[in-house]
Parts: sequence; C-alpha cells; structure tokens
Amino acid sequence: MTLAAVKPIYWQVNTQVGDQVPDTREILMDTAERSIRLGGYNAVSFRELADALGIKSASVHYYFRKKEDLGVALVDRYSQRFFAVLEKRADGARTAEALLDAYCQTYRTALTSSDAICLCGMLGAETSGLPDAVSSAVRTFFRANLEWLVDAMPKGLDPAAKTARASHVLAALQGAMMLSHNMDDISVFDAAAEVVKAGL
Amino acid sequence: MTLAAVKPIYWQVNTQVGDQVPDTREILMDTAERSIRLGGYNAVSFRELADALGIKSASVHYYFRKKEDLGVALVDRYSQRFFAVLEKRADGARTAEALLDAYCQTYRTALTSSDAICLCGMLGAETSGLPDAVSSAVRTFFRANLEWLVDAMPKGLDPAAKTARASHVLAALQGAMMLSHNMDDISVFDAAAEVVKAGL
DNA sequence: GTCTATAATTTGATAGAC
DNA sequence: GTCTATCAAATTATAGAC
Repeated sequence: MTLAAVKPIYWQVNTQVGDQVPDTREILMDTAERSIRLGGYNAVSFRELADALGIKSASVHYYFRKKEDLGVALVDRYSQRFFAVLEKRADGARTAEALLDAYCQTYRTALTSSDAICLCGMLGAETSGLPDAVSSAVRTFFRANLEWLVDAMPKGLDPAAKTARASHVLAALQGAMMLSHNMDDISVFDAAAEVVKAGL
Repeated sequence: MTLAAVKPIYWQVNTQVGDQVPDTREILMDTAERSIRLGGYNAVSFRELADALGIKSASVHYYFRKKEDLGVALVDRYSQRFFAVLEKRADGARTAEALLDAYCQTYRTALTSSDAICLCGMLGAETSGLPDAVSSAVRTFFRANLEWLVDAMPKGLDPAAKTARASHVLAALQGAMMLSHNMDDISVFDAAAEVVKAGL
C-alpha cells in the first residue's frame, strides 16, 4: 500500500459506508470547527487543515483567503444550524417551560454529539484576541440567543425580568458546557440545566 | 533620552508612584495572566513577555523552563488568591445567602478589576488543547470551587441537591463572565448573578 | 540574572504553473 | 482546484558567555 492510498484523517474518523461526499469547503469547515471547539481559534492552522484532507495549505487559501474569513464563515454556519435545530425542536412548544426545555436540549446535543463545547462559547471567551470580524459575528450569535430567550419567557413577566432571566439562561448553559467538558462529566451539564429549568 | 530610558510597558500601565517593586518573576506572571485572560493560552509568547519587561526571551526561560511551567504556576497562584479573597469576604457570613453573595462578589470583582474573564474560565474552555499539567490544575480549581459551594449550601438540602446547585452556580458565573465580557456589558453578569442568588 | 546566538519548527500568506 | 515554491515572521527552546 502506498502512502497515497491512506485516506486523509477526516475520512477515517467522520465517515461511514454510504455517506454522501461533502465538498472540500464543507470538510474544511467541519475539521476547523472541531479543532476550534476543542482548543480555540489558534488551535487551527491552514497546514493541519490541509493535512487532514490530504491537500496542501495553499489550496486551503483558495477557499478562505485569510484565516479571518474562515472564522467568520464558521460562526455564520454554526449560527444558522443552531437556530434551525432550535426552531425544529421548539416547533410544537406552547408553554414557556417547553420552549426552555427545547433550548436546553439544543445545547445539550451540541455538547454530546461533538464532545466539544459550543463554537461561540470558545470564541466568546477568546474574543479579545480575535480579529474584529470574528468576535463581531460571535456577538451577533449571542444577541440572537438572548432575543430568542426573551421571546420564550412567560408572558406575565415584565421586560426587565425577561432580559435578566434570558441572560442567566444563556450564561448558565454556556458555563455548563465548559465546566462539563472540562470535568468530563455530563451530569454537571444536566444538573445546571435542571436548576435553570426549575427556576422558571 | 536613550531607548534604554524608556520604561517597559508593564510599568507604564500598572504602576504608580510609591508602588513596591515586584520581582521579575511576579511581573512576568502578571503580564502573562492578563494576556491569557484576554486572548487565551496561545496569546502569550515568551518574546512578548520579555518585551513587556524590557528583557530578552531567554531570560524568561530562566524563570519558567517551559511554557507549561508558566501555565501551571499561573493557575496555582490564581487559585490561591481566589480562595484567599473568597475566605476573607465570606468571613462573617452566617447564612447560605450571605455565603453565596460573597461567592458571587468574588467573581464579579475578578471580572471588573481586570476587565477580563477568569483565568480558569479561559483555560477551562481551551482545556483539550493544553498541556496535561495545565488542564489538570484547572480541573483542581473547579473541583475546589464545587466543594466550597456544596459546603455553603443550606443545611436542609440533601447531598444530591447540593451538588446540583453547586454545579449550577459555578457554571452560571463562569458563563456570565464570558458573556458579559464578550458583550461588554456588566449588567449581563449582574442579571445572571441575581437570578443565581434568587434561586437559592 | 541577563545576555547573545542560534536551532528547529510552525504559521499565515502569496505568486504563478498546470 | 490543486500544486510547487517560497517568504517573512513568530514561536519554543537550548547552549554557553558575562
């Protein structure tokens, strides 16, 4: 077997027989997102991305001229997917309790399905060291989260209380992802989520 | 004025007339801690540290042989200081409410006095990309936090409820620091902290 | 304690051929 | 789209002089 016959790492880890072939740009983004969610923005390099796909770093620059462009594209895609999943999960929900449960479940799945924290949780922490365009996209994600949560709050609450509780829910779940992943204990996330839901 | 007469950045920013002179090792740690808390572990380099003090990077290696050693020393010092401040603040506290308020206040001060998130919040997020010794030290910090919180819970609660609420408090405050700093809005932290305290 | 000097590696990025 | 070739800069780290 020649070296060329060895499949790039992405395929060894993330695919199975019958999988559709994602295009190169998509695979690059999958690989980069995973690295960032595990180790942060600086944990991804064009060279390592290229190696994972079996191409050269110059080819990665064809898809994303600068690293900053990759970062923004990742946050945008992540945000779209997150809210798509959230809306689907919250579709039948009629009560504030059900909406909040759907919200918590969406974050839980983000954590467990990737065994990594939220992309924006990581980039949000690193925000001061990131290109402006990236940290700006992250802030947009958080603002959208807060707006969704405010709308999901019980109708009786006054606006100030809604805002305060929305901040609490988002903060608690983001922190719970970090803590749970750091301590390698999903019960940490579940415990925090339970208290969040009980506080409604 | 010669170039040598220009004081290194640390002194321009962090000192005032009458300040005691911290030793080089301490200043290096102050500078490194600030960089990490703003941009993450990879945001600090031996060269930039050296520049900030007006020395050479080889001299930084005299104090910390490897970057990993610096990381561990930072977490240990941070942890000691955190609990020293916490114990002082919680000194007169007799009720669970007072203890929790002291705990929240300690985190709030960590955020506002540095305009940066918790050192361990940052390193906790990046944990998968860090040297084992560093992420291990961070985990120790979190475990100590949870133990302190469990002990601070109302006596009536059963052990499982104490553990769950402790996880929630730590997660919520860590997330609140991240979110508040990212959105540059201290009211986000305060709102989350209020809900945390009200939930007791 | 601090320096010079240096090594080995990695990184982000570009020009231009195919 | 992917490549070769290349660059300038930065990074971690060490050896040894003063």
